[in-house]
Amino acid sequence: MREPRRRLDPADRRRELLQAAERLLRRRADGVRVEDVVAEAGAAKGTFYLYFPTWDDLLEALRDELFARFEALAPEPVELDGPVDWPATLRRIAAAYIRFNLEMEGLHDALFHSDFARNRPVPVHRGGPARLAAMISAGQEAGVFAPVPAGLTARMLFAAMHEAADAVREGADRLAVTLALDALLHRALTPEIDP
Amino acid sequence: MREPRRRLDPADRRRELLQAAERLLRRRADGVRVEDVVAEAGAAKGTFYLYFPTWDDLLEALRDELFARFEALAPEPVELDGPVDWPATLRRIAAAYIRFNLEMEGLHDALFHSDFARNRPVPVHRGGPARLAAMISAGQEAGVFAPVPAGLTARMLFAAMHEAADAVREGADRLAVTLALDALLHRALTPEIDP
Amino acid sequence: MREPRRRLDPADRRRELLQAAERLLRRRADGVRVEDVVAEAGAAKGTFYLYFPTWDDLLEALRDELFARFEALAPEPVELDGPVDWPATLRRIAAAYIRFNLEMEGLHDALFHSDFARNRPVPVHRGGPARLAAMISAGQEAGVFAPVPAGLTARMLFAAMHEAADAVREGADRLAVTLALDALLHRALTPEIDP
Amino acid sequence: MREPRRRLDPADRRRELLQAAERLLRRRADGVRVEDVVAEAGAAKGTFYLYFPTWDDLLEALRDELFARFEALAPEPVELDGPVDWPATLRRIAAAYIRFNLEMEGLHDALFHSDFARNRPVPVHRGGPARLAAMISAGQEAGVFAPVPAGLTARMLFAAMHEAADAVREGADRLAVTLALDALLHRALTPEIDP
DNA sequence: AATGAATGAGGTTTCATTCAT
DNA sequence: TATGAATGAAACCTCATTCAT
Repeated sequence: MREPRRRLDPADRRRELLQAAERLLRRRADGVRVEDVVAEAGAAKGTFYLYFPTWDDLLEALRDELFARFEALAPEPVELDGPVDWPATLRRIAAAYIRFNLEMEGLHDALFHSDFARNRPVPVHRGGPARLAAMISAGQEAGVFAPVPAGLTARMLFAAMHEAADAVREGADRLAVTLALDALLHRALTPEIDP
Repeated sequence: MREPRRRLDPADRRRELLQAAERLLRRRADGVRVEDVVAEAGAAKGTFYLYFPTWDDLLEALRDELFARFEALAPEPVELDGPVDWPATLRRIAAAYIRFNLEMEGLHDALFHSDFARNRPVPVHRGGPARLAAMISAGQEAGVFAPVPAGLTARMLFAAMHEAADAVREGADRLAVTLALDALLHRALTPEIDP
Repeated sequence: MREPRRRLDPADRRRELLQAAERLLRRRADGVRVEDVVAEAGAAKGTFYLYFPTWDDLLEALRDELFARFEALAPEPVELDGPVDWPATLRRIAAAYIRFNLEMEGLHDALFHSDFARNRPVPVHRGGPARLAAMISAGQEAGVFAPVPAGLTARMLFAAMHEAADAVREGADRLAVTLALDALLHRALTPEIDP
Repeated sequence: MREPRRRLDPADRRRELLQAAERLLRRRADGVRVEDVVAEAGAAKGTFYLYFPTWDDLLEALRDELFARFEALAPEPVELDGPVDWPATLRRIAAAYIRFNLEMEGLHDALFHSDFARNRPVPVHRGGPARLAAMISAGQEAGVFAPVPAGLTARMLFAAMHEAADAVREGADRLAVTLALDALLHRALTPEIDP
């Protein structure tokens, strides 16, 4: 009658829990409980804590995985034949970011607009700002971006991108938002202006 | 043993509760409970619910008050003698915003990086983005700002200002942040760039 | 703006409170609060307690009044010309009781099927059982009722009447219930049976 | 300092909670709280809600159990050798009912004269009236009871039994009450009366 | 006699986390 | 490694009653 205890490879079990949590959090950012996750994953409550010390650790693992997925999806450009077109790359990344952000559904709020987000800030080396800063620096070295402070500017522009995605999520026209964001990124970094 | 009952004018009692909550939330954004607030305010638990149906209603009242205070502190410019210098006004507001934001201490996180912030979004007509949009439009009419979309750009720039303040809060050098923000605002709006 | 304090003759004020409570309790037996009553009566909360030491005292006053009304509505028969027809009187009273009971609406549950009913039992001299006992005794003296113990029998028969009314309230056919009750009353008291 | 956690089979834990509640409610029908029950049962508050969604669900479980106990104590008669003596059976059940009722102590009020009793009426198929109706029908088929309406009469007679028990509880002489009840039951059902 | 702000005990319920098995 | 019963700290909210005015 009762399911026998399912012995799994730890890595598999962990993945099942993460996937279960992701499925549920996509549907609703709020009100997903440990109990729901283990039910969805076909595990027992205590098992959860063998893999994640706390609920927030699960969220952190989920966030890490999403960052990894985004990096795979929008990889750093490499100079294969000829130099990189940094402004175009930036536009491409911005569009990819918005798309990715929207595809997250409830996950987005759970991970980025929640008490969790406050209690576990994204480590500086991960996440969008760091990548953006690297791109800005690269573009500056290539002479296509103005000499603004790369770290701080990246951070502010990333916040702007995030906000742009939120605007679309709240119903703003996606094309208009993308254009406005592209304009902002262009203006923020173009060298054709007196400092 | 028992404190005598303090009968106050409702407006006073409400203010005392708000002030008590503000004091506690400044110290720690997290873990302040109704019980703590009434203890701090010298009131009984039931009294709280006479003035605020739920905890989030208290936070909302607090947020409203902060907006009002900021508006008093950084009022809209008026054309007294001669036209307004919109770019300078913008810089002034940005600096005021960062200062104000930092002075909020724990309140900032409790009101703007929390589940509350998600569940009770700032009404569009209140808050920074709306004011910023109005300023951008005014500057555009005066011909000193580029014809970027005012609403979306305001929203993104406000996010950038917010992020700038967070950066200072996390230890970034305040002057550097202010300069980077000013540069961003300038570049985002200056008409000296071809679209 | 504010209603001035309405000074009333104490008896009037008390009556207004009682009537307000009756109105509300008819609508819903449950969940009527002191606050609702004073609002309905146009009085202040504290005023309630000038007239009724506790909520249960209000209910008791209401119950007393209902008893009085029932007694006025179905008065004891008097021997005007010729002897009283006790069995017919009993049937009449039973029908009147059911009618009255149904007309009470929510009051019935509030007064007779509630914690109040348990905490404040009807004083023995008031209420149905006492009157029923008097009628049974009178009928016994007139030789038309069997020599059953009047007090206990009255108590049990009154419970039966009450239950009959509840049955109608719950949807049983009123005529059928009345007939069944009449039969029970008749059989319980008729002398045409060996003891 | 802290008691070690007692892990029980759910059925056992549930039984312990029910027994603890029964013990307390026997002593006093009023003012027993979830907290009292878990203290008496040596469990934590949250444990209560693992087994009973609300306080009333506990009372309902208790009531179910009491019905079951009464049914075990006063089982339906079966025709072993010769026909059942229905009038005698009825007297036996009535006496058993009164005894059982008295043994309940505070439980009786908590379960049958309370807001709970109103909010969770006894399901028609359980409880005394249904059994009584079945007995009356059986006796009618055997020709030993008069052709009164079985369902309604059962309901009224059960109310009378209940009232008889209450009378004893309030101090009436138990023998006198039993005799008066037996007389009522006899008269209500005997065929020796013309309809 | 009247007001209505204040009280605080009470009860409900939820869930992340622990731990005995 | 796995289980799932048990825990208990919160948080929520209600409302009869009190009492300063």
